[in-house]
Amino acid sequence: MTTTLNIQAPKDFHLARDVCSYGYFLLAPNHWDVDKQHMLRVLEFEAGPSLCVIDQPKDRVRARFDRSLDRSEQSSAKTQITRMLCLDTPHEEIKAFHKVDPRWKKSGAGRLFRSPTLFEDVIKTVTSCNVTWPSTVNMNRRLCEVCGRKSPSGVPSFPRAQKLARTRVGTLRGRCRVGYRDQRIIDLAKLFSKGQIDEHWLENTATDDEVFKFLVTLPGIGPYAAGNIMQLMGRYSRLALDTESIRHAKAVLNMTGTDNQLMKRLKAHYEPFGDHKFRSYWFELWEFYQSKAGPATTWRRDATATMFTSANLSK
DNA sequence: GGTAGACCTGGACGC
DNA sequence: GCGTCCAGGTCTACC
Repeated sequence: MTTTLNIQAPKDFHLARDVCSYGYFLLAPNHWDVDKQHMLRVLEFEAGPSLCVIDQPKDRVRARFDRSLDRSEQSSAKTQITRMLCLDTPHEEIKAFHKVDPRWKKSGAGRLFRSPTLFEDVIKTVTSCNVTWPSTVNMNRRLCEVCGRKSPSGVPSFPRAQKLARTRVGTLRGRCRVGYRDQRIIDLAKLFSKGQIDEHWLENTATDDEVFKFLVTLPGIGPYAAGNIMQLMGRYSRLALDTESIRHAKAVLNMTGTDNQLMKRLKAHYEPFGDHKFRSYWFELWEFYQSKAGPATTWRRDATATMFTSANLSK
């Protein structure tokens, strides 16, 4: 027996566009099937993981699982899929974004793909710091292979916080190749698994400033990572500036100056977009990537591992 | 508050 | 095939 769930989607939701909108859709255990234009990934539940295939027949999102889910698992699955696909972002919010930045009105872009849990987004962000994209791809693949649980179909999940909290530093460094991030990942996993991260406060009630100040106190999280985690929470009022931003400033925005000057100019440049500034910044960057590599809906995970190297992007 | 150097991995490049 | 260089954000020590 298997389970199929149907989730009502906002009228402006488009699966291919909204999944292939942020780099994490290329990181394990996410898998975008280019030929079938649907998404596969394993979701985690207390009783064990399950592989699901997500597609969009007409106005609903459909998720088909490789085993039967009980009532509470079905509820959890809906919550996880809603977070991943930003199905709870109302049409009005996307319209407000297009009002301040009409460049994306025609394509309808506005939602940014993310993970089913905040924990996975935090760890994925740590694996994206101080490395080139191919290493981030490898780290996430190995984390799933080494520390994930296998679904009935034999596909591994993203490891749960409880599991990573118990994993040895040597395993993370030696087998998952996360380098010096080993202890930081374990410390973060302990904070999540012990309930010391107030996710409701972070995602709903705290101000943006409060969230940022809290995030930079976490191990392995600096200003860039905090800004990125904030956008993954649906808080787009801050930029997550890194060396990619510097390249973008020079190559696309034709800015000049030292790195520090460029950072200041980038902040000033996106200030008019207010609470949507990360979206405006990101879709500019995403458009540039697609001009180099074709539509994101045609990107295959393994090929993009070498596509997005600084050497290739600066060509 | 600002800055320099260490932390690791893997791609690029020269031989 | 091997060795070297370099990119990448965070953290710590130091001024």
